[in-house]
Amino acid sequence: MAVRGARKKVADKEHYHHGDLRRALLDASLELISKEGFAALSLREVARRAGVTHAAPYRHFADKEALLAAVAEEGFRAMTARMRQDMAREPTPMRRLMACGVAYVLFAVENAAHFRVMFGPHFTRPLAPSDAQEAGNSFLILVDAILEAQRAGEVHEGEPHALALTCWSLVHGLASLWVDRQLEYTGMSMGVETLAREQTRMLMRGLALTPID
Amino acid sequence: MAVRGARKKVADKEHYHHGDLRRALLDASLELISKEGFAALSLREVARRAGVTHAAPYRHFADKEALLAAVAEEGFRAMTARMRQDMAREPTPMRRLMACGVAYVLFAVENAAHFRVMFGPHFTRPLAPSDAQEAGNSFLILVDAILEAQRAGEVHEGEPHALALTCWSLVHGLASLWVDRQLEYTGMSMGVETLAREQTRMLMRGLALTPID
DNA sequence: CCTACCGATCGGTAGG
DNA sequence: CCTACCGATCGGTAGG
Repeated sequence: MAVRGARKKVADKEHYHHGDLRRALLDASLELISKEGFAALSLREVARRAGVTHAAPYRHFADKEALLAAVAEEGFRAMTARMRQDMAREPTPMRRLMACGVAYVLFAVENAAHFRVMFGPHFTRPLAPSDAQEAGNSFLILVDAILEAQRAGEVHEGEPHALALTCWSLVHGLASLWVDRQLEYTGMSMGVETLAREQTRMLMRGLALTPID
Repeated sequence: MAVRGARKKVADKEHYHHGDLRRALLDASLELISKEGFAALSLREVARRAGVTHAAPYRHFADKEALLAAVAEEGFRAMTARMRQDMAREPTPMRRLMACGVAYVLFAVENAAHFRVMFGPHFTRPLAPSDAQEAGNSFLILVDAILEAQRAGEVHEGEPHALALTCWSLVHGLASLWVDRQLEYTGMSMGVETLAREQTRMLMRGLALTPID
């Protein structure tokens, strides 16, 4: 009366502690970074929080760097998706460009641990190739938005990469200041989404009353 | 034939390893952060690099957090001085505002270790009072520059703190991206000073061809 | 995925 | 500022 392999994979896994330890380790890492800070992150503590012994993570990640690389890759993918999704709702190139920036900031604020791993000074080595690719994709979304706005005559001429980098600096700065709690000393009481919209709009419009040149 | 206290303080210090261990510990910390990254920073390693045993630093700093607070305070002071100095050379409010932003970026790039300690997510507690004050002073320089430019009719009306925060986001973002080596994946070959000048100018001028509203 | 074990480093203190 | 010492944690591996 063999069941012919039904639920075989599940049965095979029954002597494992988790159905998906890899996922549990990633989640534990994110929670640890959020709650205790980066300095508290060790493979052993991650294992502890995932409910396994400290040797178990090595089945999934060669070392701490590999675990962090996986977190970063996941972060870049999610951020890219978030930007694309928010942009898709907007009717004009300029509005899509601004939505892209706001989405960047909101992603960072809502996923601070991911954001820190993605951009923190935590890797001595360059990004893993897959991370670098995902990071590059994110930047290309921005460059494309700039190009589209230029073609529509909504953004002035200029090297698209330079314009994109300026947008990136602005939203990355706001996101970083917020995530690192630096804005608490300035007496700003606005929500971060309002700040992001306002600042993005200011970059588009400029601060000067009259042309500078 | 008593020498009446001449060089007494020097003599008293002769059984100390350093003339100024506090300074040596700060320098060792900065070098360690620059070369090995934040994760490598421990009081013991700092002591080692300063050429003393690992118990010596406790004569000057209660713990690691206190050492980092001292580094941060020094950083804020130096950054404030740098901004003031570079602004003093400029003849108009708008040019002073831009010089302030460029100085921020150049300080960060030239003092990456200080910058990381000042703004990194490394403190679980809020900044020490003296650090918070120094940080506040830096921000006030920016707010004052905005106010001055508004009074001169060079920058449009608007809440000065909000405008200042926008400027801060931009330069903080560029500085962070550069310090954390994120720009290496975008194929930008310009020097950071050129980028800072270009981006600051773009914020002043705006990217939009026509008013957005 | 676990137990058991390794060498190394760390923060911190006593006591001089 | 040093020596000597404490308990704790860490990365990593053997071996099942």
